[in-house]
Amino acid sequence: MSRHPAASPGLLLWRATLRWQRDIAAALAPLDLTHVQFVLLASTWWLDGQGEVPNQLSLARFAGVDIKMASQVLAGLERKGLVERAPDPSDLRAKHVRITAAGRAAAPEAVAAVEAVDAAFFRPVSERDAIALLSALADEG
Amino acid sequence: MSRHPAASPGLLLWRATLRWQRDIAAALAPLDLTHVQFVLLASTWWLDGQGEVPNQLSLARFAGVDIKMASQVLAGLERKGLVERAPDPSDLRAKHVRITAAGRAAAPEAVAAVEAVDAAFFRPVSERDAIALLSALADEG
DNA sequence: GACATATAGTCTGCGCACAGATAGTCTCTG
DNA sequence: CAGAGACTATCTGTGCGCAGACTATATGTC
Repeated sequence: MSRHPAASPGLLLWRATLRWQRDIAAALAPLDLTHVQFVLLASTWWLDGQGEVPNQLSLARFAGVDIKMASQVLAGLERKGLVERAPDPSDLRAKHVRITAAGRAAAPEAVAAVEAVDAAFFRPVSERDAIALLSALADEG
Repeated sequence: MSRHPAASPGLLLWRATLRWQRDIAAALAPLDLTHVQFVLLASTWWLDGQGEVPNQLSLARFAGVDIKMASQVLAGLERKGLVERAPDPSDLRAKHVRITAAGRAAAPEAVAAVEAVDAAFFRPVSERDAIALLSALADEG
């Protein structure tokens, strides 16, 4: 490591994400939501708009969240009254996740808050470039 | 959120970093190091090569790590015998962090492992483009 | 129908990220 | 020099990220 270590793209990626996470957390705190709670709530809300009722696993995959985290975070969202979970009658292992009226009311405001943070955060760069580069890095393989 | 939520650059940034963190963690696990342990060890090693002996706060700032994390992680590195901490005689609040012989021996291998992960991870994109874009996003303000 | 295997979800445990509080030390100012 | 305020490091607590173990249910095979 002769060059200054901060020159590594990996470190830059890491720090950029930590900064983004802090911004997102700050924007969601007044709504009493964490980032992962938001991602799962927004995903449930979006799927609901598509007429779909996922179970926890398919929702976790859709949201790109670990299934074990999803189990725990969805329990929290249920405690807050934003989603409901009920066993799938056709597969008793699975739990359907449905958005509640309160969740449907809370989601748009949270989405707007996150989109505002995203817009400000990525303002210094071209969104097209950012999406192209990050898509190539985010995909598995 | 009429468009598919995965189109957000923020989510892509988040997922890319999680994937990168998993790759880094897998590469460092055989060396019995976590990512943050590596960052602080490598930073101490690099500063040592520059003839500098930081305290915990300046090391944490250099490495871009939270000071409270640094305190805890450096205690772990000291437990592993990779660094030593001693009170600064000229400022008894501060602790000098010095790399040990074992740390000096372990650092190059860990750096090589991380650089290999970085090279593979960023292969799909131009490193120049990645650094330019991520630098703009990582900097505060 | 009985068994092996796969799947959905939960629980425990470790480490990071960060907020808030605290102890001990230093520095500045009157 | 005495007190106020700043600074270094630590501790506690919450939540994420993930690995591993476990329960309960479903499915395929004989």
